[in-house]
Amino acid sequence: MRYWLMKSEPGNYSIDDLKRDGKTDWTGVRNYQARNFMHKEMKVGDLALFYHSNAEPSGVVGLMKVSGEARPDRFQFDKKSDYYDEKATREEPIWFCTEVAFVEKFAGVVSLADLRANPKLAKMEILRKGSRLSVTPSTKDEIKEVLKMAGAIFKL
DNA sequence: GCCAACGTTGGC
DNA sequence: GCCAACGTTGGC
Repeated sequence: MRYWLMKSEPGNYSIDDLKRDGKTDWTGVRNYQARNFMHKEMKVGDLALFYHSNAEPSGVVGLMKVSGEARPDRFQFDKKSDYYDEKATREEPIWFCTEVAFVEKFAGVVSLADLRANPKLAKMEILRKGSRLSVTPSTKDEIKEVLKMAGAIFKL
């Protein structure tokens, strides 16, 4: 079992959207490293923090669970989509998404400043200077700590 | 394979 | 809106 942090701009897709939908395909990842995490390393049952980027404030807002293995991201074939990729074919897709399911929305945002202020999270990938990856691996201890900070109901 | 130019992310 | 810190592209 592995642990992750996944970013989304709430204007694009928020924790409330996931709560409403119950589950969703995590589409739109167009970075090879992030893709490889989803395609090769993420497994059904893994846990992931939901992070709002470009938000007020930016930070961790909830928890989700990987509910479906990586499959081709349908938007790479959709000419009308911002995520269209002319080099991708049905036979040889380039971009993949996993399916994630809603677990919990936290009572409040654990902001980036909160994360930075916690020495136990000093090694978290998201806190690295210049870190921009939208899907990053985390650790059980880090997730546990964030859940604690959030006053989460879910117990690890 | 190098690297300059350009594009993107995302905090502030 | 600014800009640091990347990632990608393409000429050579």
